[in-house]
Amino acid sequence: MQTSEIIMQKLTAAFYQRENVVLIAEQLVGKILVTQFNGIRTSGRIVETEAYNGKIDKASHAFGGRRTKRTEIMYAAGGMAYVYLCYGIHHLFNVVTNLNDIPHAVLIRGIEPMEGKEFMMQRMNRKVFDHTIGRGPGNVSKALGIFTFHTGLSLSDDDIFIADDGFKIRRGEIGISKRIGVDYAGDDAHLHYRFFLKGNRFVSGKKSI
DNA sequence: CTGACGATTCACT
DNA sequence: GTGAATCGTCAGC
Repeated sequence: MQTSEIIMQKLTAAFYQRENVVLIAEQLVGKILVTQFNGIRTSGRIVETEAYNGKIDKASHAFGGRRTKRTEIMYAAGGMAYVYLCYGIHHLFNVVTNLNDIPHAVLIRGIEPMEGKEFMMQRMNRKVFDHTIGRGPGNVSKALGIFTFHTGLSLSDDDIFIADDGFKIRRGEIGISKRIGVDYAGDDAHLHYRFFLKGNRFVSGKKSI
């Protein structure tokens, strides 16, 4: 049998360079995140995202306009990859959004694997495929082979990009909640900046109905 | 130079 | 539910 070709339209810079990062985070749910490294292609449907609203968001690395070597890429024009190391172990993948000097970003927290599941299993050192492959931001990067040295790549190129395959989400099928793991952010910890596909197995958290 | 700490995950009780 | 793993980043001295 032959694998049927998936028709995908790569998202354009204009998609990422819009003003409303929360809207972009919501619209990224259902899109496909693709990596192609050394001829190995892996992809998955985005099922969970979080918006980080730049300078005014206490949960953002760029809160208060902070610029460091690590966060500098957040100030680039939308459509770049921001990958950073968390807890010394996990490489978390974000998409930079908005225009130059406005450090918005969307964290990809969950994907439902599509192409190259066997490579994802290799990368995660698993013998059987299960719902933990792609669930949680650390596992997204691990499954797709994304590391901190990929930070700064443009999603207009072919190494990492996000595409639309025409997948439609029905009304009411997207869940909204506060973000995970940002309790340090005071009031901003309560903002409903997290979006997920209701009932999907690859959404992190306890019960993500 | 030093120390504190994470946009997490996993194993274990 | 609790705690360990593990290291680059960043603020402060």
